[in-house]
Amino acid sequence: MPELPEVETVRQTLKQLVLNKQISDVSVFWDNIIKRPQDPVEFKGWLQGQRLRDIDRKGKFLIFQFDDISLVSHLRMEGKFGLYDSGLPKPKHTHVIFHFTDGTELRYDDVRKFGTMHLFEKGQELKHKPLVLLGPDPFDPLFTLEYFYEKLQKTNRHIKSVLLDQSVVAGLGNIYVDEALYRARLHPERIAKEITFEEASRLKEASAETINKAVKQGGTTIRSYLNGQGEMGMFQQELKVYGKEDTDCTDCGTPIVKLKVSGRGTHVCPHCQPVTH
DNA sequence: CTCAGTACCTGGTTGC
DNA sequence: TGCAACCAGGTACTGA
Repeated sequence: MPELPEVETVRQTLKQLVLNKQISDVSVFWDNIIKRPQDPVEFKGWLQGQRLRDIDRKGKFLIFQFDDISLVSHLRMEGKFGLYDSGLPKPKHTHVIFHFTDGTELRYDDVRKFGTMHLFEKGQELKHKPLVLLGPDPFDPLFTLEYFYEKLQKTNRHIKSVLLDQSVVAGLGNIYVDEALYRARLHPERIAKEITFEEASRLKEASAETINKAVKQGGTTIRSYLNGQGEMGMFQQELKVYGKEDTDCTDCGTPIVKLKVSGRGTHVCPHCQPVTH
């Protein structure tokens, strides 16, 4: 499911639904999702009795702020949170349930079981993996052109691979990287250190604008992803290249092409995004 | 150190 | 229709 705009939509929705609820118990059905503390029994012990005070986000991570504990959660490819009445039968792909004292429960569902959860003492989460490894969000004032250009100058990787690197800029995934590169008129296989200052500037602005617009639209819905309230994002209407292979570029009419870059399906307009500049 | 490839999982789609 | 191969919005780890 999730890149930054989808995670932000989940954050806002979930905040309306579960703020101030108190955990009575936690059930864990797939231990590998729990990364810290590693023992699920200990994990449960840390959370019992805690009341949810806020939900933050950094990059693609949700940060649930409880009284004394922070829960850092990554949804990876297919993780979803949803609020339900307790006592219903456990669906096949529910792997963690947070039971609240008011008779509701927050379920974590994840078909592929790739998601992760880390607990920290409150205020410690930014000092440890995984959050400490993250670069700034695309619209963060710390994401400056000077910072970005220097990162690009230092690597031989394809530009797409650098944009996907969460330690450079946090929150872009396969959809928004393809969309940002299209909007900046850059081919995903351009070598990062050969990107000019002017091109880096275009790409930085395109990344922030694409993400900002997607956040406003509630993210992108692909297949059947629904957010915590069952609402769908609308940004898919704005997609120019992602999933548009064999359709005509809206700017020049050339058919969009799908290729593989950095091991990921990648969508480009061969006319608007030439390999050489 | 950098970076491409692989592992982690399940299920839907494609193509023979 | 049957079934194997491939693909999926992500990232951690391995070893060249």
